[in-house]
Amino acid sequence: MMMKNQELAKIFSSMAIFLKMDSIAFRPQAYEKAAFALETLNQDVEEIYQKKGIHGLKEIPGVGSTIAERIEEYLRTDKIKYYQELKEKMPVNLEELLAVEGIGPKTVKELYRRLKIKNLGELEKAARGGKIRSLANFGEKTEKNILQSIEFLKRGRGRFLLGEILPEIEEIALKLKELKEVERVSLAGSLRRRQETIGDADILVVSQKPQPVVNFFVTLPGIVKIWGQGQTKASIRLRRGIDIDLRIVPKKSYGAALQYFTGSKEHNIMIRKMAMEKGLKLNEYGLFKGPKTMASESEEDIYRAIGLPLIEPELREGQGEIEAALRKLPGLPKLIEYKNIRGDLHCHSSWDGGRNTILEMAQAAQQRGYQYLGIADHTKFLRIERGLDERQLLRQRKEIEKLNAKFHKFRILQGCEANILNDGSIDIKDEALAELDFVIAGVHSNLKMTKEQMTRRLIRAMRNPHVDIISHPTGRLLQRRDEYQIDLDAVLKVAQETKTVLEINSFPERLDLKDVNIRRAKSLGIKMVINTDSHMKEQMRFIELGVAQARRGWAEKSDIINCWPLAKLLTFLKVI
DNA sequence: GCCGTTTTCGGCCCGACTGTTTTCAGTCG
Repeated sequence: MMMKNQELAKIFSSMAIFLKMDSIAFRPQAYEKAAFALETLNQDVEEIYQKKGIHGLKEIPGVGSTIAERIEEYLRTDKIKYYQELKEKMPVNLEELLAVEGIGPKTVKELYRRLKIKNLGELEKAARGGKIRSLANFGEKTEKNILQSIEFLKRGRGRFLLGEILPEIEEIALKLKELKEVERVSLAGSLRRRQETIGDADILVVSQKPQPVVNFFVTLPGIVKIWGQGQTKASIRLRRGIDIDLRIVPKKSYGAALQYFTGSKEHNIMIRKMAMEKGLKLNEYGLFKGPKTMASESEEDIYRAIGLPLIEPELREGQGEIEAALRKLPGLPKLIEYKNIRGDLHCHSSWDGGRNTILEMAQAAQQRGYQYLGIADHTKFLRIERGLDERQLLRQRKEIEKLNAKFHKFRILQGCEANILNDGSIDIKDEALAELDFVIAGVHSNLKMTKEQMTRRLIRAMRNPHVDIISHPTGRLLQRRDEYQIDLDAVLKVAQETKTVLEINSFPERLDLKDVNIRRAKSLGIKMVINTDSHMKEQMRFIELGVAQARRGWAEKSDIINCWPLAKLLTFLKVI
C-alpha cells in the first residue's frame, strides 16, 4: 500500500545521510523532513501527483520545488539522478553500516575512503584484521566496540513488542523507585508514548544523589553490556536484547526532562520552535527566557508557558497534535482513559479450547472491576480451535443463563467469533446468530485473496444484519504477517453506513486496528470496541495495550462502545 | 532545501558522553 511513499521516504533519508557525510548544513534536515512527511502521509503520493501535479506535491509539508521535482522524476522514471550520483560516489550499504552502534555518516565515509568498506561483512573483516585502529582518529577501543556491536546485531536485534517489554521495564522502574536516593521514576521515550514496537527503553529518575542510582542501575541482574555510564546517565543492554537508557535529573527540571525524553523527535522539534518564536529557549533542564527559568518542574507548566495545553504522550507524534491544541474546535481529543473500560466483549472459554471456563473468565472480569464479559468463542468452521456449531451455541446459552442468575451487578453476554467465509457469508445460520447477544465476525482463513476479493468479502459480512463487530479488521501480525489486502476506505465507508463496530484487538502482536486506522475510523464516526481476544484469564491484562492504541488513535470514550454504560451498550446491540 | 501574522533572505533544536585527542568531532537521543 502506497509503495511509492515508502520508497521515496527511504531514498530521501539516504540522501540526507550522504549530505551529512560532506558536512553540508541544513540540507540534510530538509531531506529528513520530507522523508518523514512522506512516510506518514496517508495519501498516495502517486495519486496526488496524478490529480494535482507538481503543485499538489508542493503542498506536502517539507516539500518545496526542488524535492517536488525529485519526486516527479522518481514517479516518471523510477530514478532520481542526484541520488544515483550520490550513491555512485559512495556505493555503500548505508542501512547495514549505520545499524552498527557508534557508526554515523562521517565514520561510514572515512571507512570507505580509507579502507573501501562497503558493508557489514567488510567492516567485520577489517575490524578483525586490526585495520581500523590504524586509521587517524580511530583507536583500539573503537575497533573493539565495532566488533561487539556487530556481534549484537548478528544476534538479532530489532524492535520488541510493546506488550512484551512494558511489564519488564515497569518492574525495573519499580526496583529503582525503592532506592532511598530516588524520589520519582517515570518511563519516557516510545515506551511512554506506547508505540506498538519499542527500539529501546528510556527511564527517567529524579534524584539529588545520582551516582548511587547509576551504580545500582548498571549492576541490575541480566545485564550483558554497559554501553556507557556518566554522572547523570547510563545505558545498558539486557540479556533478551533490549537496551535501556537511564537519565537522572534534579526535581526542579523533572518536567522539562520528561517532556524532552518522551519525544517524539518530530513533536519536540515543533515545540522547541514554538518556544523560540516566543523568545524562549527549551532544553531538558527547563524553559528559559534569558537567564530566567519560566517553567521546568512539570510538563504542564512547560506546555502552558509555550501557550499550549498539556498534550498526552500518546499524541506526541508530530501528526497534527500541536495544530489541534492551538485550535478552539475541534481541539485536542479528550482521550479515552484506562479506567473507562467497563467490559471485554471478546473472550474465549473452555468451550472452544480456551484455558478457562466461562465462570473463571467471568470471575477474572469481575476482579478487574468490569460490569460485564462477552464470551465470543470460535465457531464451527475453525475445527482446529474446536469451533462451536449452532447446537453447541444453544447449550452454551443455557450455561450462561444459569451463571447470570447468580450474579449481582454483573452479566455475561453471549456472542461468538464467527468466521467470514471466502464469499463473505458467515459459517453460522442467521437463526442461530439472532439468538446471541452479539456477533463478532472475523477472517481466519484464505488470507491471501486479492484486494478486490477480500474487500468484497468483508463488506458482505458487514452487511449481514446480525454481525455487530468485525474482529482484528486488517489481520496483521506485528513482525510476522502483513495486513491482508483490503481497500480500507471502502470497508470504512460500509462500516459507517451499516453501523458495524470495528475491533481494536489488544493482543500484543495484533493491535488491530492500529493507531492511524483508528483515527480514520473515528473521523468517520465509526464506533469501535477494545477487546483482548483472551484465550486465558491472564491475557485480560492486554486491555491496556488496546487502550494505548486507541489513545494513539485519538479515540475518546464515546467512540468506544465498551466504555458506554451497559444499558446503552445493550440498546446499541439490540439486546432486550 | 524549506519556509515566512516579524522575513522572498536568513534563519534552521540541543546537550551528554565517548574516544581520540590535548581542545574537539562524532554519535546519540
